[in-house]
Amino acid sequence: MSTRATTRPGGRSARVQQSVHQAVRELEAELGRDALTVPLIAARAGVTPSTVYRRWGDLRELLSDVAVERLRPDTPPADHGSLRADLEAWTVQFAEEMSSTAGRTYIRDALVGDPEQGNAARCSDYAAEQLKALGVRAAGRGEAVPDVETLLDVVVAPLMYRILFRPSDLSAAYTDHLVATALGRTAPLSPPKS
Amino acid sequence: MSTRATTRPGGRSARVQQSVHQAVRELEAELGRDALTVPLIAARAGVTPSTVYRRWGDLRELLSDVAVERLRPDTPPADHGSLRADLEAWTVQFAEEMSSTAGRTYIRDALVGDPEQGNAARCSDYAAEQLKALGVRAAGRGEAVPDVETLLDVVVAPLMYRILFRPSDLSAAYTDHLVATALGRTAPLSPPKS
DNA sequence: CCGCCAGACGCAACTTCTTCGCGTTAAGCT
DNA sequence: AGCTTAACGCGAAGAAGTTGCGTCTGGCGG
Repeated sequence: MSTRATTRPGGRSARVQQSVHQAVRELEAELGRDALTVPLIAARAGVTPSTVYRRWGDLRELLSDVAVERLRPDTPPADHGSLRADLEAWTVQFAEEMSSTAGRTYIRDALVGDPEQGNAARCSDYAAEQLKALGVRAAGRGEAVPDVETLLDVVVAPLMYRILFRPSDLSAAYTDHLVATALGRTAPLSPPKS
Repeated sequence: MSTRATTRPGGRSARVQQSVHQAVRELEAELGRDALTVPLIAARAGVTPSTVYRRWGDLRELLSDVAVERLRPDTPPADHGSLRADLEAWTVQFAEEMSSTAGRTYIRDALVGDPEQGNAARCSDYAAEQLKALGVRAAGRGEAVPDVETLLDVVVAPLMYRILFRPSDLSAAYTDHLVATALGRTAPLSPPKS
């Protein structure tokens, strides 16, 4: 967990955390996220509400923790033989996952639930790790690889900005444009809108 | 307001909205944002809590509306004689305001309070308007101006991404780097962290 | 200018959530 | 195995959120 220092990671505490997280996922699937309440989750998890309040503080922090887990990539990025192909595929998948209704909700939950922003930083670390893996693989092929910081600035940040602040358009042409820019503007496509 | 269609913009409704917004600002300054509750705000505004709930739905949406108002730029960007100087000054000010504790709180409130994301879009529109004004002025001087979309991608998005997801570093060197990149990489400064 | 209509508000009762103190359980450690 | 203490369960008290109904007022047509 992130919002509190877990001093006792084993035994009952771990079981409680797991059952509560599972209860959140189940109830979210059954009733929708807006219907979630702490007493409801606690009942499903077989726990008293006060336990949830004491461990997580409030519903937002709990949802933030669960959201970060769901945003964690489960597999390393696919290998398509070249940095460009790998980065394009990763960007498309990233954009699709994050711009979906569920993805946007998870991002916003992760962002807002943690006062210390540790969960938000974790989201960024996930993307950085994936990009790092792409870079290492490309370097192994002898390709020149852009800095991870640069990729975050040029690819991830614009995508996230649009997802969070401009719910309108995330076309494939736009993601292609971002990747092309990141790889040294080999494709001179101008920004899509104007 | 954004979250509901205001069918009666005049008279009592307008007074209620104004007094509620003012109560939020006052109580936030006096007690801190975490101490705000709907009954408290309603009492200060001279209104019953049910009125607030009916008009705004819940505390988050109300805070979202207030946050957007506070994020609205009150003055057009200052004129420093050249696009580069204007953009640098604007970016520095933008970064300072948005990365402050209060600024981050307003951004997150604006982001999360409105299910339709209309308030988030408004934030982006504010930045776009400012950048547009810069561009128009530069064009009047005969300067070549980058597209507003490009500026959002290259300057605003990376700043916002760092503010939201990476609470660590927002150095002056970094903002300079972003502006230089936007204006055709006249300054070959590499990203700060690498 | 007057009266009608409808949206918005106040009030109050009700439900649900949230907090807190206290006793109990069980992990971790020696 | 015994001790210490963080973590949990329970229950009560307080606060927040919800809803129905009557009243008020701004907007609109006559």
